[in-house]
Amino acid sequence: MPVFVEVALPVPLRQNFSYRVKDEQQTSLQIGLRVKVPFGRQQLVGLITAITDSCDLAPQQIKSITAVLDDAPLLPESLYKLTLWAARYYFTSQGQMLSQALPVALRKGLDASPQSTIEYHLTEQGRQLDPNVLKRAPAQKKLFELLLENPLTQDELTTQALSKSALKALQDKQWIEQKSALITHDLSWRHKLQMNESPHKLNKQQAVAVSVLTQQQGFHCTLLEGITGSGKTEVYLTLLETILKQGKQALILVPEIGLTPQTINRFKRRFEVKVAVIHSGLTDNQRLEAWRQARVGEAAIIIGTRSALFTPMAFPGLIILDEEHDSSFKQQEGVRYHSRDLAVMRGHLEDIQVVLGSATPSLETLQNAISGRYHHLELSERAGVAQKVKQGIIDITSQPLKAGMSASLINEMRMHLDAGNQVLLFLNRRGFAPALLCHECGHLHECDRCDAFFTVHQGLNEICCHHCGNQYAIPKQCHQCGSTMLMGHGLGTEQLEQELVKLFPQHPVVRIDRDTTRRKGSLEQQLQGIYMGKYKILVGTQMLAKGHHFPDVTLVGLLDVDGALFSADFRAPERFGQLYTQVSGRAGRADKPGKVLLQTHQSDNPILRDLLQRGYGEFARSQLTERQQALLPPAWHMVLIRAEAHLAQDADAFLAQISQLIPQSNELEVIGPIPAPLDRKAGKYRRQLMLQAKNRQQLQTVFEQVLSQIERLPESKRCRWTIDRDPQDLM
DNA sequence: AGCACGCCGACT
DNA sequence: GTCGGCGTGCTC
Repeated sequence: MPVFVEVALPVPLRQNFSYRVKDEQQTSLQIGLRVKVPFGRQQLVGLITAITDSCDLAPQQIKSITAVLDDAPLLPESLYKLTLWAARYYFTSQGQMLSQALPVALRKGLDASPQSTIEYHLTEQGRQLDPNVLKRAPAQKKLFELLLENPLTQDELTTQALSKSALKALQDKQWIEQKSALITHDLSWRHKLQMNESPHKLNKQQAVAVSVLTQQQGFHCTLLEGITGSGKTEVYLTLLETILKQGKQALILVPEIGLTPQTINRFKRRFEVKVAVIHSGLTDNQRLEAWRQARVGEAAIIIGTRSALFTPMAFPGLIILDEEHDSSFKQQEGVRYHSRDLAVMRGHLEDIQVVLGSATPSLETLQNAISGRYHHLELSERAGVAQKVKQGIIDITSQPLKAGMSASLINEMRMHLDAGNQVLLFLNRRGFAPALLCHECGHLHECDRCDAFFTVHQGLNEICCHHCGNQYAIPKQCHQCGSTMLMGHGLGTEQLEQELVKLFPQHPVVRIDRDTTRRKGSLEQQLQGIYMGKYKILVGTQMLAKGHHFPDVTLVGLLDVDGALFSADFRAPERFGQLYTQVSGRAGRADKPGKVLLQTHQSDNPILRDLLQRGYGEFARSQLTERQQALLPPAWHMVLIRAEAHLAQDADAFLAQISQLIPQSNELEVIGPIPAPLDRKAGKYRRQLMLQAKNRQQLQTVFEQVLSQIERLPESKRCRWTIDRDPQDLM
């Protein structure tokens, strides 16, 4: 009897592909195995999604599998189901979602569960040697000394980042040799958990939170709303202890910026267990090794960013998502999945607890907490005795400004600096000036590929387009009238830094933005300088707001509140509320009260007043009401279709066709096609169509039905288009 | 997404 | 005369 398989392949075609299976390959076929198959002129790795004994295609169209790569399914059933669920939810192909969920090494076909590995031993000759002969080769010496104690496996070499060339050098001298070794898994932590440090004493709120969390069985989702400094991490650690003692693993997801050595060490220090850390700096092999350790249960704790969500666990026990409001949990290219939403689904499928932690919960999570779908625990006491932050609004309407700073801000800065404290200024625009202006004819120099002005970078002597990367030397003459009277228009961090150096020559300034932190390690170096008190004035973009705590900063100034709060995006107020709350939580400490100053032209703006007077919690609740009235998420559900084309009308025509296909009602609205906020980017016109639906299921069904028709539209080939479910922003 | 085929401009 | 630009079409 002929056997066929359906294979999910990493191609953007929303379908799977059928292959024939040769007799000798049939022995242990299962759903979830990887196979290598011919596809067009290439060989691809895909996953079996079905096994059948017949196939509708003409026999000559069907090719045979090249090889079966696994003998057991790669993913536990729960994760396999999660991935297929996500493929449907995000309207993408199963193959694309599955390949996103796997480490790159596995996508390329590497062995997922090797039985043996290479182990390195000292040779007889090597054992006789005094390590000091290697004192001029430190990398070799380090490796040699490790080998004196124990043989090392290939994986240990990769995870500990030991030098490959040192290894080779020692091999060449015939001091070490390779042997084949069976891989064993040390799961002893499951039976006897060793603690390296004793838990801290919990305050009353923390204790209540822990006792609620540890009493829950099976799937539960909990929002842990804890203000900055309220000790969320200690709650995580205590809960973790209970989970680990049950012999179960925990997955901890953190924002990109939050995966710092300090965070990792906090988890490593407490328990004597293996912690797998998955971050963007790992090589493909290191990533695969971490994945394996989690899958077999050797790693008790897995910490990682967004994509670590898909790490399999042999003994799943808990998922924690810290700083759940952080937008880096949403993937912004390829399949645009949201790790927070998928984490909740994963918890459901694995029947384990999910904890979402934040000082400033997203409106999505807050709504679920209010409606009772999630438990809601609050930590409102600061662990120390920190005083409440003072806040002030500076109305800068018709005030003279010096590099964007009002006289009252400068005065306040002087007071804090004279007291020996640090001052932090936020301005979310890098570069010297956001535009180049001709003083004679008023011409603003615009990028030739985008609908955007060039940013002036004085240090680089360049004008750059921040949207497409276009850059030129700063022109000497105006492109329109030839005048040489060109000047920067508006304010960026580079200029602010320059002005501050002039204004406060005795107080060293540091600027932290994407331009000053491009080199690897320079951010760490600058942060170190801040902690050491080397810098007194800190200037930065959003980068500086997330995750870092500066105990000596007593004054925080937000220079461009209007730009942050009133941008075109519907999430702008929410984001601003989060930013503001996070920075105020970081200003000052026990013995030094902090102060936050906001510069705005709209000092009586109700949103701003609401936030300052009633705090994030109440502010967020009124934002929820506004979203409801505007039929926006999380009250309603949204799908955004973006299309770009060299000719605007190609994109428009395509989206207009889609709009025609969708049955609109008062529970399903279609808005557009409208130009994207940046109409033309990198030479292409960008248009978008918004679908807003009251009911999630209805949106799913309707759009699923329409999708196949959309793909068949002739207009669909005339532009590049993508689907973004639950978009983070409308850019 | 790749990868090939195919038809028009500046180069050894 | 070629090398190579990216438009269009196909992949079980």
